[in-house]
Amino acid sequence: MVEELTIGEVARRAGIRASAIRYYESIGVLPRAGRTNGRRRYSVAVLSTLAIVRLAQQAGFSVSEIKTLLNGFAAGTPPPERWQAMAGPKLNAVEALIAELNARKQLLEKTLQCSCTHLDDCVHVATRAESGKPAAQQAALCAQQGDAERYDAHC
Amino acid sequence: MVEELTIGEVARRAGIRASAIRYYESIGVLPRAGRTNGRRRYSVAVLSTLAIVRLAQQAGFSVSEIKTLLNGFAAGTPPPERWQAMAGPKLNAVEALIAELNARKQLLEKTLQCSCTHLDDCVHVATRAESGKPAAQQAALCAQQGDAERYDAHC
DNA sequence: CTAACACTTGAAGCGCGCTTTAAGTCAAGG
DNA sequence: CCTTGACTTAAAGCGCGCTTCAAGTGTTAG
Repeated sequence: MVEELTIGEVARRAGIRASAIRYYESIGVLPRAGRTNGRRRYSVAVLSTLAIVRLAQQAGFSVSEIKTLLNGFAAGTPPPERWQAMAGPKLNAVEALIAELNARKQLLEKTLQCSCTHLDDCVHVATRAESGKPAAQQAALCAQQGDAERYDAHC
Repeated sequence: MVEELTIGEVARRAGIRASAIRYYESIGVLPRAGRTNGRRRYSVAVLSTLAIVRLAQQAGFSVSEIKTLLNGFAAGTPPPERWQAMAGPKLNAVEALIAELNARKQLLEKTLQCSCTHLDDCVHVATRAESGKPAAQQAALCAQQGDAERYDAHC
């Protein structure tokens, strides 16, 4: 007799809530579980699937993408083929996000060097380091319309 | 007579929707605008404020944080003090996010090297490169319970 | 005067990834 | 038998940053 698990046991073993498991079933990430007297019954195999789900989440996939990864390919499609299809574009997206976060970081560092006297002067930094312009015109946090003295002193 | 703008003109000049301006007013990011016959009237100064809003958004601040930045300090608190208070913690958060994205990226790269025959075997990579363990046990995408031959060959 | 259009308000909607709630069923222990 | 607790379902709620809707008022051109 194969060992069967209740949803609560699966949840405890997988470290997630039972409600999440029901949610995964409802949206098709997990196949509909068999029931005994209305209660879901799982084999231990579901734990591997849930581990894949977690792995994919850590890799940045949405639940809908995870659904595709698990169930969106012709049955028997080998994992390498699935990962190639899914991870390539995701990798580009992650790299773009990292670039954006680095820009964000630089912007924050610039604000920490601000010495404007009015908030409205802090606008000049908003020109997001668009390359091609002379450095002197984009290094500053203070606006150009501020008086020259303040501009020269701080920016 | 000072030049006054309708909400539509402000929206066009600032490159945002009028609905966003109303939203900012409703949550206190912008002060309540004066009205003429019920219609909002703005001075050009609001454009600077909206530029600050956009700058802060690019820096990763939420609208509620932007509200604090603009209106949450004692009137007259100079910008440098405001930025110090707001940007420091945000910088830490951004750095943490970047670290997380780098982990995500590494995970994606690992999946691209997968040569498992069953998805359930791809779990081993989920051990998020926890340092301290022998490299051979965490380099693989394939699970340990897979047969030894496959493990040796691909992982 | 009338049509067309910008504006006003409050409230609801969206996408995401679940969680929570409500109302009920089933199982095990005493 | 009764209580306790884990389970079932469908539906609503949450947080974010607006957008969209509905129903009405104001403004302007012809």
